[in-house]
Amino acid sequence: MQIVVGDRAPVMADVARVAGVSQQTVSRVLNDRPNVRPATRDRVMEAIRELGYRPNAAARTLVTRRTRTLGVISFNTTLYGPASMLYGIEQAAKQHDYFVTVAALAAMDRRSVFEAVERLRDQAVEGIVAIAPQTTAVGALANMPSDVPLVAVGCGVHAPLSTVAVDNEAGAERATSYLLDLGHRTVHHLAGPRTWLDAQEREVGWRRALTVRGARVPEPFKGGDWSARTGYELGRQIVGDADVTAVFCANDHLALGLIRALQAAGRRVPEQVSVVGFDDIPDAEFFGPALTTVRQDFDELGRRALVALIRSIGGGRRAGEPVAAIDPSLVVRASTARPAP
Amino acid sequence: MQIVVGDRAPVMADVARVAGVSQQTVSRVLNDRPNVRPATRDRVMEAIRELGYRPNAAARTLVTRRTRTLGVISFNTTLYGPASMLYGIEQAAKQHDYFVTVAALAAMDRRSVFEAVERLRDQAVEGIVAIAPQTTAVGALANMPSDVPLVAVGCGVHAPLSTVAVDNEAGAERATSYLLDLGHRTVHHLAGPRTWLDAQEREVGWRRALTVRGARVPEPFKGGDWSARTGYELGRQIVGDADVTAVFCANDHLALGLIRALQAAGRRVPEQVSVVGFDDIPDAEFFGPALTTVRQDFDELGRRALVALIRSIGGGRRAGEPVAAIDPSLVVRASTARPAP
DNA sequence: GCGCGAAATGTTACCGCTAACACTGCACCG
DNA sequence: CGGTGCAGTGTTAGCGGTAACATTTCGCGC
Repeated sequence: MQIVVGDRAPVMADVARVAGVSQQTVSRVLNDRPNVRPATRDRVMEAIRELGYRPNAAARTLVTRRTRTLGVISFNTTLYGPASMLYGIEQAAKQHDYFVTVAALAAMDRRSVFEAVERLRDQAVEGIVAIAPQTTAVGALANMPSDVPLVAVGCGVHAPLSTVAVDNEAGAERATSYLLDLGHRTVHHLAGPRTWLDAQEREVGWRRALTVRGARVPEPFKGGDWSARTGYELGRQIVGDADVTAVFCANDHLALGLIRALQAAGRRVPEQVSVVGFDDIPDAEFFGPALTTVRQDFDELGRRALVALIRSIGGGRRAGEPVAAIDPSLVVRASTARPAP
Repeated sequence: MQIVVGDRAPVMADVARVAGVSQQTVSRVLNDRPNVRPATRDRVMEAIRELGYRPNAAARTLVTRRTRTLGVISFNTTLYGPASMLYGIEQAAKQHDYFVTVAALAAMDRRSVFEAVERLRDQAVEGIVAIAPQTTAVGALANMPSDVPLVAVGCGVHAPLSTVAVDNEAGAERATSYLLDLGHRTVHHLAGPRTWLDAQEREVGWRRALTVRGARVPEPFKGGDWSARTGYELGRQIVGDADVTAVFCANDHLALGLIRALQAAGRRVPEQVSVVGFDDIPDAEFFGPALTTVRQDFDELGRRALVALIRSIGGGRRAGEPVAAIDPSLVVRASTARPAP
């Protein structure tokens, strides 16, 4: 029930008048300050309700210098991972009473990153979460002269920034070891775009697992993006090679494309070739065959990033923060099996 | 290069002092007002650069009463559709020089919707885009007493709100007709959650296509969500029925689950059963078999919603706006074929 | 009944910006 | 050569809050 006083939304002074107190007392009530008599507080609350009063955020920000707003920079919110992180971030922000504004990157170059940060700073965000797992973006962010606290999420534990990330290397190592355990002599790798830190780290993990076990390290197949299409195209190179009995893919979409390419060429999964993905997107369980993959909890990742950011706003620190790595788990399904004898 | 004057970020007065003009002249330069001599403008610009001055958004908002901020309410940004729309919205907002803040819904009930709107109003957004295609959400939004312009996107052309949507009925009708054209006697339907308008409209379109062609209208299979898992579970009911030769699914994920269930039961797709999806998610082409589906351009949807909203902010109108429906197209791939003779 | 300190409330001065109006100086006019 | 008009600039008064300080009210001991 909003009663408009004189054609304009009610302000604190209106509330004060109705409640018969000073403006300052209204402010005290609104901010839960002590030294307000309960009876007075009640009168003020009543007046607020009666008038449908709503504090003016801009005025408050002007004097307190706090916007309670955080920015999220994201390259492609369309991907399952980034979208989930955004969701987790927003959830956590709500709990901590922050607003979230998003800035999508037009492209992945330095300039776009710079512009996005500028855009957010124009809006006076108190901190920024970057969902920007590409090396170029990370580099740009790290070199950004800015007094705004910044946390990068899901972009590799080795970034020169405060980061919250899944331990990609551990996940990749686990997946690769699992395939070796099944009896495969070696494991091939269908890599993600080399500009993404996650892709790089997964490759490192894969390579290490092979090295540790003394297996041959074949040349990885490198894709330009994370899509099923790319998986399919690289898969067509792979099908020719009868040597390949196990492939660790940098994500689930690539794995899907690969499986399709293998099947199109008459190679059976997992009987002739085992395939492992990464991410555990909701569909992965229903690929044909159900995909063995490395699960990461994007939601949790987003939440943790936000908590880290808020802590850093309080503390005022920035780069070089301790890194929080979440340990991913291997989910074994039907796309992997012992190699044919 | 930010030079801090006396420990505080520079303000307009600092710029004025450095440029040797009044504060008002600085304001004029910043807002592209006429009647400033070019030489003066240059001096001011130089001072701005020198000081690293950045206008204070809160102060400006306080006096202009404009936040240049739009709110987006979204239930589950994790789904491909909503995530893409959000992306499109942000792109368009950037072009129109608006900020976008998001409010994810905790649950899909009236209260959550109400809270999200309140949250956005607290932040003084100038308009709201709701990506909330559920009937309950639409109902809640339509009844929300609020002076903030609101546009709902992707939530069915029949909503009592300004909407921008894909013509679900037309898409469903097209898919169903196509299957009938192939020679199927009838087409079964794997429906989406009945609380979503999109699901309802797709069912209506399917039903109409059958009716128009005089085909039998079988009872649709109804799912509780849009996931592949649900598609799989409903699929297990379907596999028993040898009568089923063609199924139109309310989205691609359901179709994936269904295909898996069919194949698990030894029924071949498309030889024994044809399957059609809806959305054309990027993976759809690489399902086994590649999925015939109805493509909708989520990105474009988001963009159009934003443009509609901005127009409505300018005009000041609200509900009952003309509806903009985008026509979806059928993409024929390998999951559909003539029925076995 | 009075003085005293703490609790409750009011007053005043900004926060950084823009709108409205006031003031310059100069070209142009009769 | 004094008015007139207008481009260019400065001055003043808020926008709606909060912080800091000033003031009043109240409970309580003597």
